[in-house]
Amino acid sequence: MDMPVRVADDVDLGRLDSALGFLLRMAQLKVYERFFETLGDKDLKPGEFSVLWVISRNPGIRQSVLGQRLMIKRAHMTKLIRGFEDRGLVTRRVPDEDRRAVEITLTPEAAARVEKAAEWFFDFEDAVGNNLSSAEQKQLTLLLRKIVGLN
Amino acid sequence: MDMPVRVADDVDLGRLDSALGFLLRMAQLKVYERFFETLGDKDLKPGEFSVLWVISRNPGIRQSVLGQRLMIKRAHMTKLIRGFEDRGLVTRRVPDEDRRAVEITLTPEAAARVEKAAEWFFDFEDAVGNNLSSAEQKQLTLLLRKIVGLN
DNA sequence: GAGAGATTGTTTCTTTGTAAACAAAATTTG
DNA sequence: CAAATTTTGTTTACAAAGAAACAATCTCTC
Repeated sequence: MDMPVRVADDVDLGRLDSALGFLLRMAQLKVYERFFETLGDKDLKPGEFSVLWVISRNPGIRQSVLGQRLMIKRAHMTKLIRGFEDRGLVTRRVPDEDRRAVEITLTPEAAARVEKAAEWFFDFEDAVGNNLSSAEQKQLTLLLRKIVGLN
Repeated sequence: MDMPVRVADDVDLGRLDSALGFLLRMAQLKVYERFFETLGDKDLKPGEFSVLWVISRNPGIRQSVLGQRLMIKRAHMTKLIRGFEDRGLVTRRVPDEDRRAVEITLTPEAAARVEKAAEWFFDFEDAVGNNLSSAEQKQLTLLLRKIVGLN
C-alpha cells in the first residue's frame, strides 16, 4: 500500500534537515515571506530599505563600497541606484579625486522617509525571532554575525 | 576633513548590523558565494541538488508537496521539473486517483548521480560553519530549525 | 448529481539578480 | 613617462524567481 506522500510535514528531508546552508536559505525565505505578509503594502522592500539606510548613515558613500558591504553586485547596484534617482531619493556626484567613482547621498525627502521607515522596519526585524527566547535571539544574532564575518 | 568612506569595513551599518532578517540574508549570500567559489564547476546547483535529493528520499512525491516543503512556488517548480525532465533526471506520472497532480520520480541514472553528489554537497554543508566551534554549529542549526519551524 | 468552489499545474509577464563585454579613469610597472 | 593592468561603473543579454490569469480536475454542498 504505497500511499504517496501527501503533506509537506511527511516529506523526508534526510540529512538536509540539518544542513546549515539549506537552513539558512529556508530561514531567509521564511522571513521574506513574513515580511510581505505583514508589510507588503509599504513601498520599500527590505533590500531597498537596507541600501537607503546605509546611505543615510554614510552620506557620500560610493556605489562600489555600498555593494561590497551589502553583497550587491555592481551591475545590480547600478540599476538600484538609478531606480532611486528616478524616484528622487538619491543624488549622484562624481568626485574630482576619482572620476570613475560615484558618491551617493540621500535627498532630504528620502532622509526623512528612511527615518520614518526605520520604525516599522526595525520593529519587523525585532519580531523575526519571535518564537525564540530573547537569549536565543541574542545567540542567533551572534552566530550569524560570525558566519557573515561581522565580528 | 571629511574623507568619504573608502572600504567596506568602515561602513556604518547602524542597527542593521544586528537585524536578524538582514543577517540571515547576508549569511545566505555568503554561503552561496562560497559554494560557487569551491563547487562552481559541479553541474548541480544547491537548489537543484536539494530538489533531486528530496525526490530521491520521497519517490513519487508530488510537485505541490515538494514545493511546499522547499518553499518553491508552483510556477517555478514547473520550470525546474521540466528542466530535470529535459536532462533525463526525472520522470513525471499523472496518478489515476488525481489527474491534476504529477508524481515525480528519479531516473536510475539520476538516483546514482544524487548519491554521488550527496558526498560533496554534504561535505560542503558541513564546512559552512567552519569558523564556528562545533557546539556553536549545533546551536545555530537548532536555532535555524526553530525559525524555519522544523521542530 | 449539478453547480460552486478549491487544488494542481501550466503559461505568460514581470521583477530581481548575475555574467560578460565594454569604456573611462586611475594605478602600477618597466 | 608610456604601456599594461586594475578599478569603477554602465550596458546588454540572460537566468532565477514570483504574480496573475488560466485550464483541468477534484471536492463539497445543496
